[in-house]
Amino acid sequence: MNPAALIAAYPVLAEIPADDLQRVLQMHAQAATVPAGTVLFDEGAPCGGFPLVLRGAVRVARGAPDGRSLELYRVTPGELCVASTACLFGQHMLTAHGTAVEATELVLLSPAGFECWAAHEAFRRHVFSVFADRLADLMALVEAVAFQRLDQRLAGALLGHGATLKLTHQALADELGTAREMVTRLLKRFETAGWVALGRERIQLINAPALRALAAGEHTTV
Amino acid sequence: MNPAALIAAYPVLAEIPADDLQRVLQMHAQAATVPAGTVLFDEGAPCGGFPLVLRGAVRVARGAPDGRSLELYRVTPGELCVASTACLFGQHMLTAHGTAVEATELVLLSPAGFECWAAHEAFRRHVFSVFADRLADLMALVEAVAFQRLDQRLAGALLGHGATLKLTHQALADELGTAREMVTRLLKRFETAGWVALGRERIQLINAPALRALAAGEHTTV
DNA sequence: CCCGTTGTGTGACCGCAGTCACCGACGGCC
DNA sequence: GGCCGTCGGTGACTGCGGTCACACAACGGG
Repeated sequence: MNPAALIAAYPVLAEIPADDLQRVLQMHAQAATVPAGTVLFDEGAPCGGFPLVLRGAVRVARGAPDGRSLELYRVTPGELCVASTACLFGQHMLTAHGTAVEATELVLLSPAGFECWAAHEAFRRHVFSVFADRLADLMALVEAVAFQRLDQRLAGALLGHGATLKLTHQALADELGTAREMVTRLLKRFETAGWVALGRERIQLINAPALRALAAGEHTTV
Repeated sequence: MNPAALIAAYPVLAEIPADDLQRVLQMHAQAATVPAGTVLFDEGAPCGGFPLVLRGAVRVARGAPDGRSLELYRVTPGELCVASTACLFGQHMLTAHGTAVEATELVLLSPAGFECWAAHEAFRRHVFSVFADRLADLMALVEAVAFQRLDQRLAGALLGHGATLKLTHQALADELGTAREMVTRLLKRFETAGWVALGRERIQLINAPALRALAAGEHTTV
């Protein structure tokens, strides 16, 4: 395993002495590259180690019994998956499932390896900061699910993925934790309002500011 | 500040060398005792340090614009408040507010003091484990808000606080993020089902197993 | 080219939760 | 005892989101 590639994704590791870095990589780490759609971990499963994502993205979601599911957050390069980490530190079982949304390259760190790196202040800081970000994300998600209307949340989900997104209505529904028909209906409303253009597996944003305003809580009746 | 009291609440601190413990307490810590109802921090406020709770409990909630609010979690003795910690590590602002639910004794640790203790493996482990627990709590909360019915969540909220709870319907509503009338109605249903007995600011659990079953997801139409 | 598969569009209907507008009941205080 | 504030109880109504049952369009492989 090449330390340079790792440091490229985790600049903070540059501050760890080279021999520590090397030793952990050789003895306590395991690299893997998986194609899109791979299930990396599942609810109730034991948890092998601390996953560091080098490339790609992992979608962490939680499923309801009836088949609906809701996306909790995504793990992007430079982060580690806090759900797995949480399950190694706490005594709980894993309560979410993780899937690679694209071809993903990751390193699985053993507990001993993690502990060794955590002894260095820089890495520790970084881990705390990732935890902090996830925590803030989850709080925002709780608030959104509890207090926002679905059209607001949908508008929010459309933004920040470029001007044209290529995904199915069902994928959006799973992200929001709702049913496909809802997404279809609301998107149609957005389209008749002239905010988006719809096609098969394609949503083109036309009036992003309007969507942003709706997501922010303007009570504009579409 | 007496180390013994601290160690009583945080057994893990016993593993930190006495001189480190002492030095941080003298130079980087500040003790406080506050009465019930004190607002310890608020949304958007800066954040002074890492609060360790020795006695009492802090309720961390998030408020919606229209006055409704929703409890995120509680900080009990032996824990530290992850919301504040998150805000010190991440670059976000605080997105929740914390209130003491009872007389509470706490120690505010400066960033430098925290860093010093975090250099010790035992304390570090403990902090990670608290983070992990909160994270799991929040995931469970997201799922509950997204997929469970209100009566199920109410049943869950009633359990685990002893056989008789003394609080107003409004307090329960704030905990669940709903309106008072909902709580009143559902409690009434529970009462006619013979599961609870109601009085002014008093809810007595009669058939806890039934409540547990409902909270767990049995679709028993009350 | 046909046909199955997958994705989208839509109408009817239902139920939960939220809101509004009250009223009554209890308890503390002067 | 009378007053007032807090707390609890209730009915009517609304709207959002969810569900079911379709029809239909686009795509792709045999």
